[in-house]
Amino acid sequence: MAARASSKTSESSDKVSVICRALRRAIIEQALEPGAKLPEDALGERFGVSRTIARHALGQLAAEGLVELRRNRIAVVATPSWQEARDAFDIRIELERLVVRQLAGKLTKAQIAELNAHVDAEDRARGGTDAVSIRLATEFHILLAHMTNSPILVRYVSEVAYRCCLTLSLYSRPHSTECAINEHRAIISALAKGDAAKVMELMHHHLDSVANRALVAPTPQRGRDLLDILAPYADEVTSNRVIKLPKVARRS
Amino acid sequence: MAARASSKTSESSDKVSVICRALRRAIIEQALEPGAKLPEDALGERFGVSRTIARHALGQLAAEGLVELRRNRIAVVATPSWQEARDAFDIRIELERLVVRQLAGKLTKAQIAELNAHVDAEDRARGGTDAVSIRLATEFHILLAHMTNSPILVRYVSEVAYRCCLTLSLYSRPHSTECAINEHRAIISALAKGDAAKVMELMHHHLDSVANRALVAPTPQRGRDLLDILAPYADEVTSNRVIKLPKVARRS
DNA sequence: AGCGCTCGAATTGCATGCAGTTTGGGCTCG
DNA sequence: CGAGCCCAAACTGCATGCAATTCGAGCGCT
Repeated sequence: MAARASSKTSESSDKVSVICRALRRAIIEQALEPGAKLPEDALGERFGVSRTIARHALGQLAAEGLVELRRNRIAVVATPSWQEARDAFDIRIELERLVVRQLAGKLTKAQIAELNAHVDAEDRARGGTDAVSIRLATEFHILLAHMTNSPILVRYVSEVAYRCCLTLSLYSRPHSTECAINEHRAIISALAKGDAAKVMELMHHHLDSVANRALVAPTPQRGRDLLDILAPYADEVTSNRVIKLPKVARRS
Repeated sequence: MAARASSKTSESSDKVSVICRALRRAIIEQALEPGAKLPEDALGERFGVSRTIARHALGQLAAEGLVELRRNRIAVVATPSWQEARDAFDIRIELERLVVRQLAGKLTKAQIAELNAHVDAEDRARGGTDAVSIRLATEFHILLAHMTNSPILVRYVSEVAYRCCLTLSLYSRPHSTECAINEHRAIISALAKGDAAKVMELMHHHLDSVANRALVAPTPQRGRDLLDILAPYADEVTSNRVIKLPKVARRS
């Protein structure tokens, strides 16, 4: 059976969910960079809701690991450490191996067509911005997860994939999406053939190479976040004023 | 290296988190059964906070899958379907294999002692209620996850383990905790020996057998939640009044 | 008795208000 | 010229109030 009983995902259409979706998308498209401030009333104003709702949305996103919430402090887009990025990818590999294991040989023709259509879209977007390519690539993986019809698996794969997106914007060098697209195609065809072992191996290699291509080595020896992030800029500072970090989203 | 940099878990000490912890515990100890109602103001009153806070807490727990939230409807403790229970265990197996893979041979003597102490506690609790045994067993797995020092892994393992707890209270027959305890000990010793493949196999088998022991077959053919849940009680009803389902936490 | 309807009580969705904390710009002083 | 202090503005933590929706007990009808 390729399809179990359909089940709607938890996120319906109340205002909180709408804001969550909007912010999530803004984050993974890097419109909001890691560290960007997210004041409750600015969000509320922007989305036409009260602070209560914005706050609630931030709480949800914090639960997903996309924003960081510290008591009495303004919320910011999460800034995962390099180690957390690696951890996220490790988890992601296991989860997605599970996805393709469940899916191998179980896909309907329609589902395979849907997957191919998605990769076609990725192909067409190759000319566009990096952000869109990354989003589409991520959505391919989430689409796969959906096809398992396991809401829990969908949730976890989505979450960890978004997290990985976030880290890519932190640690990646401008990377070519070419091979990723080819690997997506290979995965689809192996899924269609029903070779579970092969497709698990493909997925493993795919994610591993994305991680390795993207996550450049852990910077000499990370002492603690801010200090060594700023280290490369230290020499500039000696002969110059400290550069003020860019802020985000002031009200009009 | 057995220990990475320590990192505090996200859940600090604001009122929302306190309520979350309390409810989580109540749920996994089956003080709150699946389906139990969780009205916002009852919770608020019980914990001495406003509805706003109770509501926020419910949102967090919903994100973890422990409660179900439907628009304009009273929140209830989640009632996972049998299929969701299986899915949760499948995911859990993969995640915890990852945990022990990372841990094999990397544990300090102190950590091993801590694990053994925990299992001793499980042992001592064998006389107590099922609920406590289940909680302790779950906490053993979470303790393992903590030792990876990967906050993300901790979060996912905890979540999915709690979920599994929840399903156990739905679908399990009264089970013996004996073998589980022995299996925990076996896992510890394999971890200490550093045999990654062995300990992954042990963990896999452990969780699989817990799932199989606990999750009794999917009841003939599940049509929809309520109907077949009530099926076994149907005969009582014919000759008797309908038994009112227990409600939760009325105000004093 | 069983079934459907109606209306008040219970409950949620959301905005607003107030108090306490953090932030950062300017002023003073070394 | 730079370091430290101070205070107002910005922001969060939380409670409360009001409108909209759901729930369920009772009533009437069959």
